Amino acid sequence: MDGKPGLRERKKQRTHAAISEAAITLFLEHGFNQVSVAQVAEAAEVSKRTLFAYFPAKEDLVVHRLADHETESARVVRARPPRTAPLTALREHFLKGLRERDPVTGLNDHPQILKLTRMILDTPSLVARMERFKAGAERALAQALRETADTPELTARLAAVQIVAVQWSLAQDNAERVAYGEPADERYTGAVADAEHAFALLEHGLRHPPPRT
Amino acid sequence: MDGKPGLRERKKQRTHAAISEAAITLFLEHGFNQVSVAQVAEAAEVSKRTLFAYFPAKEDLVVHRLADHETESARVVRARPPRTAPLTALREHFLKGLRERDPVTGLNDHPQILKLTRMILDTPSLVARMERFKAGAERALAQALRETADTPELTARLAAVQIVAVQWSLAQDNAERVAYGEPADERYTGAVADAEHAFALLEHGLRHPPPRT
DNA sequence: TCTATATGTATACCAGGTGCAGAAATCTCC
DNA sequence: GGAGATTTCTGCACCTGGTATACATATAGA
Repeated sequence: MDGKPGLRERKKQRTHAAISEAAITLFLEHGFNQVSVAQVAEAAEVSKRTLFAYFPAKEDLVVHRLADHETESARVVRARPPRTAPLTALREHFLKGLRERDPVTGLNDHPQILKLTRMILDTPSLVARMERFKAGAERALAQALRETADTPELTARLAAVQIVAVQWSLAQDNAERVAYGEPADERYTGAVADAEHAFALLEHGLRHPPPRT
Repeated sequence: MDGKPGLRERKKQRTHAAISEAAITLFLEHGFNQVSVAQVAEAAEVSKRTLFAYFPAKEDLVVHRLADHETESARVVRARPPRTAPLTALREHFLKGLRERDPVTGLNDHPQILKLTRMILDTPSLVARMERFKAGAERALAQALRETADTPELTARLAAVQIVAVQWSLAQDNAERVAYGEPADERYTGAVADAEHAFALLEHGLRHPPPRT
């Protein structure tokens, strides 16, 4: 694709990766609040000022890896097969995530992922930072609904916040259970049932809830 | 009720109020980020250390006044008339809020409220702090649904996050429009229509959306 | 190789927030 | 009303996240 990224560009990527890795390693070892950005900078052999040139805030050292997921739902809606309802595409995608143990569904118990999840859930400032992703996901999804499903402005926004909130809730529930010790494979069946229930609720409304799980 | 709150208690309340008022006044005048907590402490004739004994963080100087609303939806569900669906009670309550221009619906354009709203919306750290209220509201509402409507655990949590997200979205939309210059009285009709639409969406699901606004 | 420019560094600085030791106020009981 | 226990307030030093400034270094492009 790209013939040569250029030395400068390559160095930037390496520095970025080096800082990120040093940060994650230290955070997982000693805890997010127990490690200062100065220590991370030192471990990455970079000045504090440079660190902040790559990551706008300490929290971003952790959550930048999840930045892609911000527009994931929107992309799924845009890329759905013709004549498929957005919600159907989103459900299928979420179920696929569960099957594949995508960390974004909370259903991944690889030790590294698990420790990271726990750390995020236990650190208020990281949780807060994640909430901002939620807001971004809502906006992106609303726009996708407007543009590809011809959904009116208000409906699109309301649908988006509901969908994102529900997906988030499902993932958080899974993550908490798995972080608490339940193996992902054991949780899988329940997670699927819960997801089906949740999407049914979204489709048919709260007045006629589907049969209990 | 309470014979005597005691001098100590009264003084504490006065100090609390003094700090809060000094803070709001200064923030409204110069902006949240332009005023340091040291300045607030000085204006309230209190040491910085004492200020932090009353308010755990700078943001709380602003948002503590909205703390009551955290459990508002839960209270509405608990206090609903017999044989009334939770969602019905919540819709009526929200519509009442609109009629009464309750600031929590975003439909209040008194200059003071307006300025405060604008300040919160324009200050990321304050928005983030508000999100934490949302999480608290979700938990409280889920519990109320479980206890008074016999809703199963998962359904309650999912319903709660949907409801809170939708109410929040409605309020934010109103607040933004009003902050942008639209008079509350002018916005009222539209706000009611939007709210009806939103609650209908919650009741009947996204698959069969009600007619457009 | 030389130069413009992008990137990194060192240092000092600001603001939010906490720990600590002691002063001051309040409460309690006589 | 006063003495001692207890709570609250204060001043100070300190830590950390984040930024500004001014200077050094490395890369790109000719």
